[in-house]
Amino acid sequence: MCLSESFYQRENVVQIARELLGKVLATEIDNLRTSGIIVETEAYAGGGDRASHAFGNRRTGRTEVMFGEGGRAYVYLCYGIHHLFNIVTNVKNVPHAVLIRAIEPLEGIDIMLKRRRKERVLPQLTAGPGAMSEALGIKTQYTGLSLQGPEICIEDRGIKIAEEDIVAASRVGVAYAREDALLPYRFYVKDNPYVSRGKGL
DNA sequence: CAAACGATTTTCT
DNA sequence: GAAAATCGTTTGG
Repeated sequence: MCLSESFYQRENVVQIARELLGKVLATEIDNLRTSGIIVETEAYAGGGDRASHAFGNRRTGRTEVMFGEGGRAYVYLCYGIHHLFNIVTNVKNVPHAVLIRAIEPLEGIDIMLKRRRKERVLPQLTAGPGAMSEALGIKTQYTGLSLQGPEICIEDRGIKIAEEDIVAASRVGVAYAREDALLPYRFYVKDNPYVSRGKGL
């Protein structure tokens, strides 16, 4: 069962990012099922956040989906190569989002290896937002899609991350965001090998 | 219409 | 550790 829209449409995007650790992100794309446990997230707090594409509540064709209701996907192309997957949160006209940066592979590992053109299961299979999206088959064409499935769905399978194993740090790759680059909006599971290597580690 | 720029990953030295 | 790969989005002329 996918997490309900009420989970996403809450006010505190940083809290949501934290709660997403331990949830299972599952996709069913090209009739292939793959999934993994979310181990790393980042919150992007909308109009007041210099690191967000929606800073200053600037609406463009690309960011429009973030101004819609929470519970949908925001997928965009980064560096011309990587498809980065975000979850839109909060209500209409509040452009909050959570970037999913890494998962620990669960189901469909053979499919993920094939999509990533890898032979063996190493952390780099799904560590990092671009790598994770490629493994799950998420592409920019899925932007705006509902997270109620079947293509993309986030489930609570009862996996609990202990409070002391949750680390808060500064976000990766947002040095241009000036003072907002230092905010502790990145969350990851301590000592998990699938957490990406970022500057803030 | 032209140009710069990334919420990154991989490869090579 | 440094640098290339690569292209849609955004901004400026």
